[in-house]
Amino acid sequence: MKLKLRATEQRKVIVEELRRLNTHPTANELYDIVRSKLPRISLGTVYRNLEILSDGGIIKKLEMSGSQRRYDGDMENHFHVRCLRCQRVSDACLPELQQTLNCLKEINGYEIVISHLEFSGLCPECRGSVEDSQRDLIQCKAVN
Amino acid sequence: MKLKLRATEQRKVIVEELRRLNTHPTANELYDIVRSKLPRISLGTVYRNLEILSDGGIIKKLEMSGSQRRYDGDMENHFHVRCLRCQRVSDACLPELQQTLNCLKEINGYEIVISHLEFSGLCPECRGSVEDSQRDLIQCKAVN
DNA sequence: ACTTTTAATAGTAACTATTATCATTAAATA
DNA sequence: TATTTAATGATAATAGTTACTATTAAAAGT
Repeated sequence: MKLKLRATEQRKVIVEELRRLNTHPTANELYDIVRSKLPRISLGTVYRNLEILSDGGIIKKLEMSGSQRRYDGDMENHFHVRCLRCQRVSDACLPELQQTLNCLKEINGYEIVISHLEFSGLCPECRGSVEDSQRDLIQCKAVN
Repeated sequence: MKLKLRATEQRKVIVEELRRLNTHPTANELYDIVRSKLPRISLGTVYRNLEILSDGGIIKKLEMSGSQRRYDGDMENHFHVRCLRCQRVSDACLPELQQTLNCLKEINGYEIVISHLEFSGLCPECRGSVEDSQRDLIQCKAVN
């Protein structure tokens, strides 16, 4: 009894737009984008579908610690870097690390199912524009 | 002009209890525990102090992705493992990995400030008691 | 094609974790 | 002791997310 997902217009547009973007949008951001194609879609529908689609392995849910949930249409294995200033999320490709983590199957008696590695820092744009004083604050904030 | 924190009774008990525990409690869990010593303390005070104390580098804030915030009185460098079934959080000591991550100072033009590695899986207790069918669901849930 | 069954939708209310506000209290300093 | 400042308890507000419900649309059965 495999679950049957209907290919509704809403669902199709959500996946389509998510795949087209490389910005790892939040549910709300995606809602705004999808609304330009389907003006009557509701936020609840976006949330519901993002949940169903990620449960079904069609898209990826990114739960970055201490920040809003984001979604990714790219199912290839990769890490993410978040900018502590502008909150943008980019891809980070580090195959050796990925390999190391994949091999870690047990820690302290725990059976490891997922290892989630995330990086935060300053993106190229913010790096340039951040004052030294601000830099201290950002790093301070980050360490907590 | 260094900030001056008063050693109030509330603050002292919060740190004391957090240091005593190795369970990485949520604000609410800690609130319940602290209330047995200070029955009139308010949840807001607990939240406020946890924030101030982690800003001040006295305790650690754990923002595990997709789950409630937790706090740790142990300031030594270490990772954490979360049980996907009972949500318990334990320490994971992996010095080589820690070392590797500390060396990663730049990715894709980002200046890396923090690398946050977290593991999720099944704790020793849950490992034993989880049925195979449930195991599939847990892993499925986890992969998203 | 028509009926029945089931899934999905829009709209909205509810919920949970966390922050902010504010009048009052307590601690530190003068 | 008086004054200043920080912290508190109580509560309201917020943000992100989930749940509910009546309605609509798709699929399956006849």
